[in-house]
Amino acid sequence: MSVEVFDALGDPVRRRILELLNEGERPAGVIAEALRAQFGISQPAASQHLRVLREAGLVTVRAEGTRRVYGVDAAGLAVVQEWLARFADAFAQPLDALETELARGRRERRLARGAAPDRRGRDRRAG
Amino acid sequence: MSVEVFDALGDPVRRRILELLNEGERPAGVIAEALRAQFGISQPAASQHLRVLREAGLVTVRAEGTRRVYGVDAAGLAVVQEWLARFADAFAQPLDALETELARGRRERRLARGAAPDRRGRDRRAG
DNA sequence: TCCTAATATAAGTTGCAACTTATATTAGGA
DNA sequence: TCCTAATATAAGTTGCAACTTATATTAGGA
Repeated sequence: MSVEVFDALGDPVRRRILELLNEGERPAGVIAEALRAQFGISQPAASQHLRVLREAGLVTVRAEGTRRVYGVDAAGLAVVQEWLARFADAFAQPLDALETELARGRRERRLARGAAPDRRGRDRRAG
Repeated sequence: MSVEVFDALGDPVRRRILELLNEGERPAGVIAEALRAQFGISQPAASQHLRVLREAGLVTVRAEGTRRVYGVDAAGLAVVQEWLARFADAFAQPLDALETELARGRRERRLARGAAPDRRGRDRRAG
C-alpha cells in the first residue's frame, strides 16, 4: 500500500492535482478543466488519475449532488513521510543538504515569487 | 529535477536500493547481487537503476579501484521532503494521521520486529 | 418521465520504462 | 602485455501505464 502511494506520486499530473487540492477542495470538473488547460488531457484521463490517488489514500472524496468534491488526504502523505523517516541523515541536517544542493534553485524560486519572505523550515526544523 | 526524484522513487527496486544503502555504503556488485536474489534481475538492470538514482541525486558514487561504492545522498531525499512540506496538514498532526490510518500496520510491523521499543517520531515531531 | 450535467468506467492504442543479452571500459595482478 | 574482475553502456523486446473515444451511471430539474 505504501507502494501505491509512491507509484501515485511518480506522475507529474497527479502531483499537480495534489498541489491544486492543497489550495482547497475541488469538484472533479474543476480539476479536469485545470488539467485540460495545463496538460491538454481529457476528462476521463483526469478521472482515472483521481482514481489512482483515491486508491493510494492520497485524496478524499465526498458526493455533493452529482458532483464529487476531492480533497487532500494527509494520511497518504504521512506514509511517504514515514518511509523518508528511515533515512535519518536526510532530516538530521535538512538545511545543510538543501543549502548545498538546492540553494540556487531556491533563490530562483524566491525571486520568481517576487522576493516574498523566506518560508523554509517550519515544522521539520528543530530536529 | 525534483521530477526526476519522484520518478526515481516510483520504482520498488530503486526504493530497495536506497533502503540497502541506508544501512551503509555498498559497491555496485553487492547491490546487484542483492537485487538478483530478491527480484531476480540482472547486473545490467541493477546498473541502470543505479544510474537513475545517480541522475536524480539520490545516491553518491565513489571509485575504489575497479569498484564503484554507492551511498545515499541526503540531498535528493531533501527535495522530496521540501515538496511534502507544502502540505502543511500532513505535518501539523502527523501522528494523528498515522494513528488513524496506519495504527494496524505499525502494530504488525512492531510485532514482526520482535516487540522492539517504538521508534516513532524522532526529528519530525515537536512541530 | 425525459433531458441534461457531472462523473466514472469500458475498451482499445501506444510510448516508454524496465528488462534482456552482448559488449565496451577500466583497473589491477601475474 | 594479457587475463580477469567489476561495472557501465548499447541495442533490442515487451508489459503496462497513461492516454484516447465511447458509453454507463447517477442526480436533479422541467
